[in-house]
Amino acid sequence: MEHSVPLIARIALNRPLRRLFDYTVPEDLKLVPGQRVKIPFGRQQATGLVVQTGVEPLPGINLKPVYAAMEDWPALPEETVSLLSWASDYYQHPLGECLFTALPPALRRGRKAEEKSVEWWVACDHDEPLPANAHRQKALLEWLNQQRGGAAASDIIRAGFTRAQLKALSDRQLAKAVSAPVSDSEPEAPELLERRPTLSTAQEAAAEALTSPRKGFSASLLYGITGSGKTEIYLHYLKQHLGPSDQALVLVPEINLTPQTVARFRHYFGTRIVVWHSALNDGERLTTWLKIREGEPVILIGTRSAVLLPFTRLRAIIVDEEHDSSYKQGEGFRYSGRDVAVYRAHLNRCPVILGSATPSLESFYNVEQGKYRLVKLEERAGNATPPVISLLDIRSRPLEGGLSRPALKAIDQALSKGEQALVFVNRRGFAPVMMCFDCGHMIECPRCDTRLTYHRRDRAMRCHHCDYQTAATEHCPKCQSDAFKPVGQGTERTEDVLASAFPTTPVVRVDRDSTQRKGSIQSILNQVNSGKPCILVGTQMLAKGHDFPNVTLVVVVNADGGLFSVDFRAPEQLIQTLLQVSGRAGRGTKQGKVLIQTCHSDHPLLKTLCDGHYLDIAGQLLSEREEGQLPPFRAMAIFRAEADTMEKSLQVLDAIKPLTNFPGIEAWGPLPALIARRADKYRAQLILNARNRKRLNSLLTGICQELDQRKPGSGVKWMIDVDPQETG
DNA sequence: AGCACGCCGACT
DNA sequence: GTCGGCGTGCTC
Repeated sequence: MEHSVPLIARIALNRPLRRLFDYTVPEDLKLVPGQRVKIPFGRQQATGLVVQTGVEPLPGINLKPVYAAMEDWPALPEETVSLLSWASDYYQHPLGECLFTALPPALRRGRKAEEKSVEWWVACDHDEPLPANAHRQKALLEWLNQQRGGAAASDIIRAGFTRAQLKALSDRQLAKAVSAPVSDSEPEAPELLERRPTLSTAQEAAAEALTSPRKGFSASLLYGITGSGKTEIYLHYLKQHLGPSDQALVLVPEINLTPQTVARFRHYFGTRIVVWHSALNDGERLTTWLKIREGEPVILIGTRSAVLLPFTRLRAIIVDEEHDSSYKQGEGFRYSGRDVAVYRAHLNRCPVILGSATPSLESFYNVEQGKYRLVKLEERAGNATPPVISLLDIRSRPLEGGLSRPALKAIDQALSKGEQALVFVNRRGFAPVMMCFDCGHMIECPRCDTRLTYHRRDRAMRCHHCDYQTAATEHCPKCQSDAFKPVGQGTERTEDVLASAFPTTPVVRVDRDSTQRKGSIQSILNQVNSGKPCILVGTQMLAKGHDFPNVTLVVVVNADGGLFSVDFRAPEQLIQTLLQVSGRAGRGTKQGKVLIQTCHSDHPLLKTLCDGHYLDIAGQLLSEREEGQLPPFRAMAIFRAEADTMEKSLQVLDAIKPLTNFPGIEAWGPLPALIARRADKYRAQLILNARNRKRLNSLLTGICQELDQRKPGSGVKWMIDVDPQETG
């Protein structure tokens, strides 16, 4: 008889530990990497993911056995495990936590990998009349009839109906609950499969350029000015290149994933389109995750975390608005959805298309390095021409609520022509500061080094950096003076000023506050798309992706915030935002006009924006980055620390600094963060700037090992941010 | 991250 | 005399 050697598996847990744990595998269990297992861990039971099998035993450690496998198949396919192992190393984040972010919450918590049987309701053919007063039942029945194949009980409740109404319909035999949803994977109607977007000559040329080569890895940067119709190109590309059993991934920023966008894709691909975003509940996440895992040939449109889904037949990746900073996760596992997408395309030997009207300097640099191919689309679709951008110097000009006379006049002109205007303000609330003009007192956040923003609607003072809020007062809380006034501009204030300046025109505010309250951005957009004269006031939210055909004028209330920032990315981001918001003007047949109010109309960056071409500006910004020895010419990582005192935070980083003393690596700091105290934590950072990315990566790996061994100061939390988006 | 162990302050 | 505060250390 053969001498039995114990089988050992190396397992990752969903814990912030930079190490794995070994377990013996019972003889009747067959484990493969990516498989979920139940294991004993300390005194508790935990869910783990197998990373490696056939591991050599460690001397002197008594291994515990795996209890059981949770499925007889790997929850994470090999390719996804490779992707996350790479990401764990690149972003210096514990492998266990990386792997578990690729599982839906239900599977992370150790539930079974099967769909909960959903309570599904369908309307019946039964023709029983409803009592005249049963309005809600009638509405529910109509709603249910509109849904193809019925609806889940959870969705019915979410749509504003109640259990009582469902019960009433069921008693009248007008509706019934069925055990399973009617399958929505019925074959697509043939006319849908035939459907293709019609492309202009310019779009045709761009699509053609993206087409070669058909097989293998390729990365393309699609530079298409706002309004040039990048979406049609994506649709055309997928129509041409996707086989019937292939999967594709389309990444979009959160706010771009509107029902309109999805509808455009559904028009061509029907039920093959599936979405993934933050508003899905755990059940929906599990359902979609399982679909992808089972290799259903879907086209998934999703936000950042969709890039971690367990695709098995991924054949194309598209990253829309690739410059958007929301692709970078700002906490925990700080990955960039865009960069992981490029690596994933590489792993899968499939093409990736990065699209933007204002591509990131990183991507342009990759074009220069010959890593990406540049495809240009510099013509607006239809008859639209690019908007004319001009600067409006507001030094020594009287302002009404931040708006100058010429700006108000321009709005008036647009309205009188029956057109719409958009006013861009980069702060929500009424005013960013409340100040006493007698004693100089300003209201500050008790937990952060920030001023509280005045929200007049809710008579509240709010901190935009933590969840603190307090009631607004009419007098100075320090000296009781009534010379206590709002200073600076917020969307609420601009909305008020415009409403009184144009009393007969509707003024619509779009920011995080207004879209939360009114339920969704959708009803607001519908109002605007009716085309009647109106004024839109809003933040960043307005700048992205939306198509307002009757907006001909864009006014930027103040562009100066980004001009003199300490953050080296600020100029790039300012230009991108200004161009994105400018792109909202003149999307129909009428010429668009953009007025940018500034106190620095002679600033070279703003001047080039007016007569420049984004490619020229980007080239200029890139050479500034090169001179400053900054990314993308250098690799950057930041050590961040937070503690209950600044001394502790700085002390930990001071201890790390000597470990970074290597040729080709510079360490800047440690310095307190721009907002040194946030939610009562004192934050500091040490910036590392390296000539060679590989060198930096192995240095970081070494430092982490070191820090794990000799425990740094207690009560201090430290983390690494690779390719940071914010350096303040 | 959990969770237990451990050593010092205000309570029935 | 105990209950419990959270500092420290460990988890195959």
